[in-house]
Amino acid sequence: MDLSKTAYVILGMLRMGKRTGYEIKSLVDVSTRFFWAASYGQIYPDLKRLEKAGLIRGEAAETGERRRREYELTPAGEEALEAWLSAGPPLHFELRHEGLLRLFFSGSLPAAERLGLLRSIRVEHERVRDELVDFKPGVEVAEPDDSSPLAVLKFGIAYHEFIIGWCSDTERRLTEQTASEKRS
Amino acid sequence: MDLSKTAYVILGMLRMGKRTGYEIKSLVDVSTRFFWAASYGQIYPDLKRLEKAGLIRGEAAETGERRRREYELTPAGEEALEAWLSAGPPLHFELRHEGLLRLFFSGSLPAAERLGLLRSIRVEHERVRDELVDFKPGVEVAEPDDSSPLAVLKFGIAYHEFIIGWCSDTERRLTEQTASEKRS
DNA sequence: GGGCTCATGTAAGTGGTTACATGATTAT
DNA sequence: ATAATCATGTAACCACTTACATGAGCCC
Repeated sequence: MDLSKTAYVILGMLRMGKRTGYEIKSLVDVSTRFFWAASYGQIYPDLKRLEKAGLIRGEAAETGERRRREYELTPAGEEALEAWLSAGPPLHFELRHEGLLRLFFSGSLPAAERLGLLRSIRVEHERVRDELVDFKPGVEVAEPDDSSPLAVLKFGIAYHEFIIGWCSDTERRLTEQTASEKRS
Repeated sequence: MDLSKTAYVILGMLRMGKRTGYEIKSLVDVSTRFFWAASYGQIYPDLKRLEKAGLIRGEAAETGERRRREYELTPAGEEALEAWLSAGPPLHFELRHEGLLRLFFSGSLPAAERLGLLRSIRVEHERVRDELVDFKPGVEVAEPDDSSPLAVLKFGIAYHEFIIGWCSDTERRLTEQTASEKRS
């Protein structure tokens, strides 16, 4: 009964209260997504597996509005979540960054194109940062003081800002370098 | 004939000269690995696919030492590589960070445990940073001035240093907070 | 002789995405 | 009326990892 990390995301979200698969996905999209994404195709089957394993319990929501199935943690599920949180290393870490990959191999590219690449990497991280900044008010309301979710959100913003800064610096250096080469 | 990103890693590595699958893997492990990893189980089948697609050409190495198959780029392969490098967005970006995930859900954990988690995240990033620092001399010799691979390596070091710094700050703040709570 | 590195590969499995199908309810 | 949102699900596919099998040549 070893679970995927995404299953723990589900358990974690359910600890905040009863949720449907749809709600879990919506929550993930405004919180863990930038360091742990999840799709419906992952969440719905995982919910069934977790239920079969006895870690969550689902029931058709009584309200006769729409067909929906709400899940909640069982004691076993709470335990499993706690055990995972307290477990030691290893901690799965993986980065896949096509921009850096291209940059790595960009030696053959003319400076203008490398500059364009750097710029589009920056723009993409700016987009994500802006998204995270938009989430901030919501998290600040939901979680009063400097809670873990807020701390992680702040990290996310700083993280993307760091990359943006590096891009800017590198763009500037490249521009200057190209200019001085042109002069000579 | 759309290729996986890892296939482009192979093409990129082959532009530097003839290489065996084994050599490509070794190169990846000391260069792109921290932002784009690749395993034998990915590389060998990809080499066959790329050859079938006419983007690379392989031949049994003449030297009668060991059984080995060296690959080189074909003109079509060079073109494909160049086209990928020059293509615009989107740029695949994905981060999977179990440490942040746990931290996000760590509200139920006692401060001491959250501190331990933070610490193990930091230690892990320190490990990776140290690895990258070890690669630096090799890259500096292979690539004279501030080349793309060196720039990306420097980014990698700064990247992990950034995360390490954030962990340290957060650990410190958490420690102080806990101490002041104990006093009151 | 034994262990290390070089070297090639594959089978099974994992963890995930994408795209689609379906349909009810709500807001405009 | 119609578009958006809520809601559940699955099939096909994808990229990738892990673990294993195999063997040659090299260094002590």
